[in-house]
Amino acid sequence: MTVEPSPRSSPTTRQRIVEAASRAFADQGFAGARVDEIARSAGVNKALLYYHIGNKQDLYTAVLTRNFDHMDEVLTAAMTSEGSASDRLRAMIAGVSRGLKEIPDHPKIVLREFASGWSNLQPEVLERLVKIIGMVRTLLADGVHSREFRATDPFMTHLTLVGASLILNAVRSLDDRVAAFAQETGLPHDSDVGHFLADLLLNGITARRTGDAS
Amino acid sequence: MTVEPSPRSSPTTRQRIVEAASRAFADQGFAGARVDEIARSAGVNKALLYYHIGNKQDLYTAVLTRNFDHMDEVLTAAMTSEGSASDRLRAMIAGVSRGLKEIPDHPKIVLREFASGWSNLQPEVLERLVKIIGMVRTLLADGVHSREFRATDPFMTHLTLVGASLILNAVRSLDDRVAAFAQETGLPHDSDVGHFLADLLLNGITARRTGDAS
DNA sequence: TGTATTTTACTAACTAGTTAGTTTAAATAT
DNA sequence: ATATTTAAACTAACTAGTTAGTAAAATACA
Repeated sequence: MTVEPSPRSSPTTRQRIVEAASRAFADQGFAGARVDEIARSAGVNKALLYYHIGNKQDLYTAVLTRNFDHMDEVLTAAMTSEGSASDRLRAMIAGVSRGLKEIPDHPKIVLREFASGWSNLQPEVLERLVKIIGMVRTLLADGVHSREFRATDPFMTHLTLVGASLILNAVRSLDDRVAAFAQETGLPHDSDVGHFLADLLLNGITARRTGDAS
Repeated sequence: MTVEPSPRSSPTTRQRIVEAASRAFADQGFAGARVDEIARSAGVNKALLYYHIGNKQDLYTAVLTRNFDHMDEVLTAAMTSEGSASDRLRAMIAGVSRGLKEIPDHPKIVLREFASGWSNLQPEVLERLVKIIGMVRTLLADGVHSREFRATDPFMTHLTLVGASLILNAVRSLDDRVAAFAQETGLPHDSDVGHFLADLLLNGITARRTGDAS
């Protein structure tokens, strides 16, 4: 009767729910997202959502962990690639851009998290955040050590990169709307966001002048 | 809904309401903010809030226009100051940092707006946005014309500056919390955010190498 | 083997609480 | 007198979470 055989608690159902939730949380925020609507757009009964996941907060955590895991994969790949620190930073920025393009909900959700001060940070999410922050810090330190980068504040540098990436990639999904009030401007599309940012940031971070950015 | 809001009335009351609303919208978002709570924390009766302003959406628009007006003042001052394009850009970044420090709600609200795609953009707000975008674009064009800046995409450059400023200044109000999981890092404080960003961005944008950041 | 029982996946309907916005009736300034 | 302000009750719609039950698959067990 059922087309798909469900081995251990059909994974597709849970996945569909989390995916629908991701979209809803990105577009409406935690408070604005409606559980009924998430269930509806996932094509499942609301009670089933509670059966599989728990409450709204758990659903939100599930979305965040899924999305951060995806970013982690991309970043780890860039981090462990061959090349100089500059090369790897370039790969990382390109990876972020590609990763955010694959989960267009992620930048929006993270922007909202920055707005609300990460006030409901579950351990699962915190763990992933710490790992990512550590990777970026290590990469920056590598670059400073090899004299490729200036010794900028690593956390602020990271935040600058994050902020720019998030905004540029969040805006990317607004193409038409933004075009209305920024007419002739070529909008950030596909990979040129990564290109642009890597170029700007690397230029800003590269050791060349004695100007200090404490 | 039938009678237009009274023209002058007592300014302090309206101000107190808008201020309380700004804090609420920043911390909870539009959907999460509670009108009862806004009225309570403004020290006025809820009916008075509706008497003075209108509905929740009108209240939100009032907050945005007030905050953007403040940023506009700061930016205009920097824009019309004496000096090279680099000097003025530096003044602008410092101004943004100072302005956002004076209205700590603003970066949070704007971050949320980027997340929701500015989907409820009232004309009053749009008008102010367009003016600010125009100013930054003009300044960047000036710098390119005087050979101080490379010819980067003005909109993406603006978004990078905005994104970095918003995140860095939004995080500033989280000092304690962030310090917990980013221990030894000196957190962005006061004016060093402006300093840091100006240095990084100016280094990134300054004409020096033939690398193109289209 | 075939039958009983537990587990998993799922549903329609409901509940208890919340929230934006209104109304009424009165008090206080100006 | 007119504009401003309060208090409190009210409602209509909405919303997170629950309940009680069904159908089928997995497992036990005879």
